[in-house]
Amino acid sequence: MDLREFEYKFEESANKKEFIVFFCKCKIVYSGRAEASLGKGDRLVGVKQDGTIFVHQPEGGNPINYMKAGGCVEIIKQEYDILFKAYNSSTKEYLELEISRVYSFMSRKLDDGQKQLLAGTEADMSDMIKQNPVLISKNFKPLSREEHTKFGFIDVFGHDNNGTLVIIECKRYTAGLDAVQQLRRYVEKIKELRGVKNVSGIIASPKIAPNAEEMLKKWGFSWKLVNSPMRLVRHNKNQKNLSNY
Amino acid sequence: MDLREFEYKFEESANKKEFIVFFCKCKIVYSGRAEASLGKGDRLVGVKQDGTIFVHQPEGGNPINYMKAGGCVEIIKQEYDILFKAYNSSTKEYLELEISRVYSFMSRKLDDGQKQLLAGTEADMSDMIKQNPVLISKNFKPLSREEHTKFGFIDVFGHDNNGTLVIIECKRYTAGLDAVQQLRRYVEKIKELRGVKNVSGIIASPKIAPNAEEMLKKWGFSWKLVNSPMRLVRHNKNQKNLSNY
DNA sequence: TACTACATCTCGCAT
DNA sequence: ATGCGAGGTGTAGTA
Repeated sequence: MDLREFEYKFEESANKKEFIVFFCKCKIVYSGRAEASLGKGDRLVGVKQDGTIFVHQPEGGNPINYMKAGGCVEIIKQEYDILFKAYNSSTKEYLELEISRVYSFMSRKLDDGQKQLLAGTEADMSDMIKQNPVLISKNFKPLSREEHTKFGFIDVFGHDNNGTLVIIECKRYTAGLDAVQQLRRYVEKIKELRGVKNVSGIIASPKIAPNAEEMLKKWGFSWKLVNSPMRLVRHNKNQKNLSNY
Repeated sequence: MDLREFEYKFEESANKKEFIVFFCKCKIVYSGRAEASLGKGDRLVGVKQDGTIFVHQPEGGNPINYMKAGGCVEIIKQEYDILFKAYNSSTKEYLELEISRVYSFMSRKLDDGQKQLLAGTEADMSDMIKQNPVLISKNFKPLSREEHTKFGFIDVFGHDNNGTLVIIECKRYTAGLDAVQQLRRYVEKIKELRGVKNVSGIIASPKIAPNAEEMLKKWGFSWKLVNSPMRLVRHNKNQKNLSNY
């Protein structure tokens, strides 16, 4: 596509605040939270209706470059290329594309008021434990869930038969060292705030890393195998239908 | 665009392993690591040359749905819509788009062998400190950097005038509780492994959160203000040139 | 493959 | 605005 034609189309679509995407060959420089540069190659560039920008290489999951909404974009036709400049004054980020060729272009005003519904998160997991405390032990009595305190938030909080306070940290996947330290911090804080000596710390997760388990034991905590809820519901349900894959 | 025409174009482009993008109206269901659903709305759908899939809503930074490379895609023409099914058997993830309209479509084989060069990361910061230990103190003698050990990796490791071991944890931005706990873990491990009582722990970052600082002091560690390298190079350089923004 | 920690992480929530 | 933690986190590096 002729660069002048691209310039015209881009300006027109940008003025209408349409979602713009185009394939192009370009060189990229980013400066802001870090300094990045990328040599000449073919990419997909997108400019969303709110000003969000993303650049995708032909392979790989994440955009290689991006800018959050809130900046401004300017394109400048030069003799042999087009400069695409994006600048966000509040975050002091700068993205520049030196576009030498544009292969395809399309744009459209998209209308979408939907928000994604999500199930199977860590919040669902702590909810499940609160509803079914026997998943932890038959002596566990939950009191609260997702409790925000000034030093962090505790996934599930309760006590056992003897009145000993119990703090549970949930992880949807393998619990690592970070999870143990999180638990440790909460337990220490609760001990301090409530002036009690015995507080049980439990990690509830489908799995725990060996080093994490070692550290857990060292600190007198324990681990309970709990699978995260909703895993593979659709997969199992559609197993036979997808036999063609 | 007619759905039959879309079906044909998609199949053709997919067979040629081109990068495909299209605007459409669709409903989405995801099942795998969680369960997600999204009602009908306009979106941009992309299918990369390696099979990566992403779906963008007209606003917001991240794709609302995606699949990593490694799965397979199938499209099925139904009476009033098109089913777009993606399935990854290794991760047991499933993504389904019920496409009721396709507005625009484009595809192309993209050629890009470039990799991004990045500066200003945490690794660069620890490197800077190793090169300029005076950033920490005039008594600090660095020994190693980014040292991987079996219990974790230490950003900068060294000692002071008195031979006391020093462990430095770098953060490019505000250091939080997690950073303090990381440091704490390393210090404890080093004490244990080397059988020494005094090991200094230092956080090097441009900023530290109040709670984090409190915890730091409680554990006898300290904080040193160190700015991350390479920040705003382009911003400062182009400040005058970008006065038009 | 599993584990660890960084990321231009992003995002939401609570203070 | 800042702090804090989750994320369908992704990604790289190492054992």
